[in-house]
Amino acid sequence: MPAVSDAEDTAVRAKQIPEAAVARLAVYLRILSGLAEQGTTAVSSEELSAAAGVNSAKLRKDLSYLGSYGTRGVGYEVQVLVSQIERILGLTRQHRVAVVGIGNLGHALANYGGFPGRGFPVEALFDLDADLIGVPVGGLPVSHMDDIPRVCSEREISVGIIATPPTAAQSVCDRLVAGGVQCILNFAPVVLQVPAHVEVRKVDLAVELQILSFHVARRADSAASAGSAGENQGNTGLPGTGGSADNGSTGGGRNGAGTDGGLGMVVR
Amino acid sequence: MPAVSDAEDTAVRAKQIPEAAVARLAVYLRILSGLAEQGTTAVSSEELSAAAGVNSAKLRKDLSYLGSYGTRGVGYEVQVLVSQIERILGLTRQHRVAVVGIGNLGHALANYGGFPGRGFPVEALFDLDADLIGVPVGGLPVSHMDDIPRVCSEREISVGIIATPPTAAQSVCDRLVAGGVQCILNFAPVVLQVPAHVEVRKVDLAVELQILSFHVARRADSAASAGSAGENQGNTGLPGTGGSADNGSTGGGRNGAGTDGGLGMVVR
DNA sequence: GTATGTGAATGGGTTCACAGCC
DNA sequence: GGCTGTGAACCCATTCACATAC
Repeated sequence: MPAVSDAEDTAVRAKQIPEAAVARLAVYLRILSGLAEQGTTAVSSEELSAAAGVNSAKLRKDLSYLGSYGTRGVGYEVQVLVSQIERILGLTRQHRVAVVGIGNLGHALANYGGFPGRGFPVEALFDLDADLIGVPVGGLPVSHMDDIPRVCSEREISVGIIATPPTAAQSVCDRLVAGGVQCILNFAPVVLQVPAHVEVRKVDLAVELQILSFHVARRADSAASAGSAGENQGNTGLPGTGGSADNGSTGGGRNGAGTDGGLGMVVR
Repeated sequence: MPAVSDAEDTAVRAKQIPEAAVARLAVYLRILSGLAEQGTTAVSSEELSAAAGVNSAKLRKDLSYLGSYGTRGVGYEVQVLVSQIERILGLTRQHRVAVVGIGNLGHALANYGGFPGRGFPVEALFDLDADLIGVPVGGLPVSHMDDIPRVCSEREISVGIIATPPTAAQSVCDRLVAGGVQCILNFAPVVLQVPAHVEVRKVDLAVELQILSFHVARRADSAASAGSAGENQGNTGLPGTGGSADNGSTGGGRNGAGTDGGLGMVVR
């Protein structure tokens, strides 16, 4: 194999890793961190996969995207995998976070006080509510939404978390983008429009609940119609892909009235 | 087509709907609800798909799993689709919800005060912290975790939301199952072990952030190594499958010290 | 003419099973 | 002997393109 620079190597590999595998690598990373903390220095694919709730073949394939860091007949060194996954996931650099919408959810996120460990420190909070501006939440004073572009660019925020009602989400998003934010985690039930260089992920509680509802209904229905019906075998461990979705909820928060975090739900 | 009972029909169709489509149906439902609210009575696949951020072929295929409820040359009736999606997702019955772990996140969920609209009323709250027991949060008094099985079965809870630190999650899960809960939404970064008849979905903030980090890193790397490099085109609208994952975080909440909702994060 | 519904083709991801290496 | 790494087979999901119905 020809020599390649570290950056090139990372780039080439990273481009080929399937989306689904990336999500799982993050899972493995957490388990590995736990193992490292309790002094374990080596694992087999069997052990790791069991802890992650996937089968061992999938785990090995996932790890192979990083390169060949295992030892055949032996297993993997925990520390090596941790480093390699961190490298691929881009966790070697800091990602400063801003939370917008200091309502129910936003408050929880802000209070969490900068995500523990190295990685994603919360460095800015925003809301519309005049009563909240300047008030420290989780040790950080809340700024006004109008200042999003300036503050984000000043503090070099790269990640924005949107926890506003759906109606405000797009405008907040635009301001985050104007402030130079590169990725957005969106809790509002809206499909955001962003330029190509910005990455968005959506988390939607309502959809999660509705998916659960579907599975229960499916079971109930098949039991009802078939009389006995075949039981589907135990869950695969990994609930797998979390859905993503959309709503059109009423705001009606309580905690931080003004720009409360949606957690949007609506049925009907 | 031969006549089939409604229950049978729902069961048969439901069994064949791909997992990915279910998640999107929930998205469509929210958009349709919004349209209905503002008085729109009809939509085309083109319009709906645009709003949902998917292409129209996919939308039509998704809707076809429900049956044929559109009119060729015309489009769909909003109200019809709403009813059909609600039927398939099992939203015609109530799903009473319990929230366990009244910390940062749990507080937010509880305070949300029963998810608005028909569907998922929050009917029970649990925590370990003696200072919280009996205290009303979002209008509902907090019960002790030891009472989970009794209270859940008394109140006919069918959905449990776990917002505890990772260490407590499995034991909470076991108690929810003992209380007859059928589905669990898990915010703790742990892979839960459950019997075959219980459905679990996981939401993991840490993993979401790490996936975002990966995409940014990938872009930065390819730009660095290639000099120019090809830009990947604009996001597809739907961020798609939310990942799910795992960590090994420290508890260290602040709000409801005892059994705070993890929002687990750990890097190293 | 227009927009739905759907078989057929394509592509991505998972599983299998075994070759390769300790 | 044991465990990793990976091509090949398989399966699910998306996309295409057109027949079908209004």
